[in-house]
Amino acid sequence: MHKLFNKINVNQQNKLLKLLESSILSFPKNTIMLSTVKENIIGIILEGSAQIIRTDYNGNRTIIEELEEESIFGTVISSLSSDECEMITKDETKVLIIDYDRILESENNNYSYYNQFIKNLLSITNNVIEQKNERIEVLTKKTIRDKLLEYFNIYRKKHGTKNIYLPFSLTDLADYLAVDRSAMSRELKYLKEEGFIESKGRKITLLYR
Amino acid sequence: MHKLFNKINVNQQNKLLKLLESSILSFPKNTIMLSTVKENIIGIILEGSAQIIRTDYNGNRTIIEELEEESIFGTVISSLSSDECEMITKDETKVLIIDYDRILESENNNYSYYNQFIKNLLSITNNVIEQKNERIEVLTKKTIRDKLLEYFNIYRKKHGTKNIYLPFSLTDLADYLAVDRSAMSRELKYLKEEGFIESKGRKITLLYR
DNA sequence: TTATCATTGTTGCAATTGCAACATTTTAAA
DNA sequence: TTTAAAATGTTGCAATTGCAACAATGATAA
Repeated sequence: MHKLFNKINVNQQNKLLKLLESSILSFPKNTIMLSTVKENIIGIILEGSAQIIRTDYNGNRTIIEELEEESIFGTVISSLSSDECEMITKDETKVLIIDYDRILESENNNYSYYNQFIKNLLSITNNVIEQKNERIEVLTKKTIRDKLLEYFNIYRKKHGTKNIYLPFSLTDLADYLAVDRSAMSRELKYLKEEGFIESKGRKITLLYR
Repeated sequence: MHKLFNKINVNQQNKLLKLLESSILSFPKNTIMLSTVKENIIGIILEGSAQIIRTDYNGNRTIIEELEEESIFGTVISSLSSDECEMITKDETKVLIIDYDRILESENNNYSYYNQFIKNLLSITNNVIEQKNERIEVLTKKTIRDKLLEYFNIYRKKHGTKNIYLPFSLTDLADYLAVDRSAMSRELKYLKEEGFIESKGRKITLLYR
């Protein structure tokens, strides 16, 4: 059961979803959902995974969000760029869509499951902020090397291991760090040569500290 | 009245603050509050302003958060970096401090003002995410020029004017963009020479589109 | 299996940036 | 008001990075 429905039983869940006029949609792999990103909604990945990708006028691709199972996304949570954004499913993906405007309507205040839902949403939202902070943390480092090392350190702190298995491709990592892929590749090579890491493809082992 | 107490009357507010064991503290200008950033709290700037600043092992200063009146901050919302973080008041500042662990305790579910408070907090939290997204938007641009232009565009979209008055110093802007100050200064000069902007100090006028 | 496409790895070179050092201007404090 | 401190502006130079072009490897579908 999804964190969003923590302490809300199935019966209440159904009432809640009706109350919020929400719907569950399924998409096949590699579906592009442009409209979904633009409407004023909150979405939750119930099953599968997806990415939100921005392409600016220079054609630079940037991954705005990496959405796994349980991830939350939507207008309020994603970026409101002037550039083109699109959401692409990476697997067959089941998504819960909730109209954001309905969520804060105060007519619902009397339903205990509604109040619990808001609390759950707050909790999840705080996790989103933590993720954003991590990315900002990484992006504010000035050199590619420092960006990589900060990314590694955060990973290690979270997973408690020096053996990193990237959750996405190196190409995507370069996008996440907002650096040129080949320049990043070169920096990884230097880090290897200087004995800081071992790496092959998505597998990276930290040899320091 | 602060957005956080939207639809909560003064009488209820007092009950609420007691319920959450929260306190209102006042700090003089230029006070450094190290502990505040580290404890598991949510703070709201009721009056005044402050900055959360990170200094990494190279001595690079980065502004993590620019806190104005009504801004929210705290462990969950700010970054959990390995580097040193400190919060510095820019004016005489009044801060509401709430123990975060208390906020989601479910014993309080029966109080309507408590539920309203959670809703208000959710709403504010979403604004925080929007700000984070804006910064990420800017930081993912690859050149200083593109970072500046993206920053200007966001400002224009928000304020609806081509006349920009920076909310902080140019030095701080460089930190916000995570670029070298003098390099940014040079880029601003080029933008002026090429007729894209006029600028003097914190005043910048967009001449394009 | 084979063909096709995506990802990864490599490198020279030009463009951008950070750094350092300093002059000038603005702001804040005594 | 005077003085000190902070912010802004400028520039040469070296380091870092992006870009382009290509080879090698790995994954996916016919």
